[in-house]
Amino acid sequence: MTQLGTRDRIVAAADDLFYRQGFEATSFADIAAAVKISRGNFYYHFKTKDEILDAVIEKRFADRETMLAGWEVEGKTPQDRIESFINILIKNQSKIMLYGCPVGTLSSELVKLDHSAKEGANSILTLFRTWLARQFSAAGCMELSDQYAMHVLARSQGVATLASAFKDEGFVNAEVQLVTRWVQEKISSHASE
Amino acid sequence: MTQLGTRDRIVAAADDLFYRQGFEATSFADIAAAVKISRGNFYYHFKTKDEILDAVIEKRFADRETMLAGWEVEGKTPQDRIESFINILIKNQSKIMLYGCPVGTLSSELVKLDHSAKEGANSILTLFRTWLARQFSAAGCMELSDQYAMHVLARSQGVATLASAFKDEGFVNAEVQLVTRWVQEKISSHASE
DNA sequence: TTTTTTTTAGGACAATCATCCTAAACGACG
DNA sequence: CGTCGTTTAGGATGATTGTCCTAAAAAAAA
Repeated sequence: MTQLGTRDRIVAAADDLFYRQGFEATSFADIAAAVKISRGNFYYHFKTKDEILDAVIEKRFADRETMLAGWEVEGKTPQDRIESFINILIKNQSKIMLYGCPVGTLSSELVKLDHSAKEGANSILTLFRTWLARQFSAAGCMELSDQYAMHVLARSQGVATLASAFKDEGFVNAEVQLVTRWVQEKISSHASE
Repeated sequence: MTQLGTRDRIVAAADDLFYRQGFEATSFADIAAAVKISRGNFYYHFKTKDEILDAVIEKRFADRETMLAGWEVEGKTPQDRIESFINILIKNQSKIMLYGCPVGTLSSELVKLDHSAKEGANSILTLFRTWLARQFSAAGCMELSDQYAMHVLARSQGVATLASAFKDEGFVNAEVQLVTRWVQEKISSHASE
């Protein structure tokens, strides 16, 4: 049971708050209060708000990387792995219905703020994109792999957006099933060629 | 050539700034500067920032209503009308690649801020949803109409989100074509029953 | 122990925010 | 012309923001 360092606790709290409230709407004081440390201590670890954002993005990137790597181990077929990805929408359903997709909403926000960290946020989407494309590629989808990856990513983002707006559980379940079936069709059609 | 009133000019400027920068990131001063009036004059027309937001949402709602009504006139078949909807992604492509979908991003932001106006923002999405469902219904899709409407809406939102992140024109065009084809298939399959 | 480095606390700072106020300018109408 | 309601300008306010500083506490090294 290793005690988490102060820096890590700050990043974890910021990660959570940026997700639930957004980056712009979260203040130094908010994070400090969540971690229960003084603003001064805060400044010792992070000189600017942008530095925290960078750290949060790094953490999110690393978290997703290990998540994807895990599926690469447990998922036997590329199709299984892609389905694991789609099923995030089910696994995190309650949170997504409250705050949307952490990756997509942060990316949207930073694009609007024209923030220098927007490329970093987008890199997580790119991580998903290339990972999905690799799975489709392994499933024999050839030069269409990247297009399929973008398609799955887009539909996931769309479902997350409407889930947070309408908070309709049935809708999320139905769409997940549709995307899953779409993937099955594409992969099997490529296999039969 | 009627001179637009000050109030309308404020709402128009706020509409634009909320879209490009987001609601939270846009200040009274920003809007006042865009309209070239003093903050005092501003306060004469709107007592709080929330009042401007309400006005902007009302305007956006009305704008979309007339847009949909226009398609109802010029579009001969329900399918034509639904395609008009999907083609917003093409028509506003350059703006969407810069700032995403005005309706979806505002909704996402207000949900995170847990802002009292979030229901108003969502009502624009509901406007789209019911309009699309009505078209599917007219095309004979019966009890599946609402589900289809949500599907088209979700995919449009997803495309807009990824468009602003990746700024890939080809991706938008390809996805628009896919959604259009999906609509065609669904409608024709229902017509043949 | 003493010394040195790392970590923490909390106040001070200027800037910016939404909001509010007063008074001047304007326009319609007598 | 003068009067009155509408519209405008711009300063004042108090709260909050991100940032910075200094000094005390804690930990590590000597």
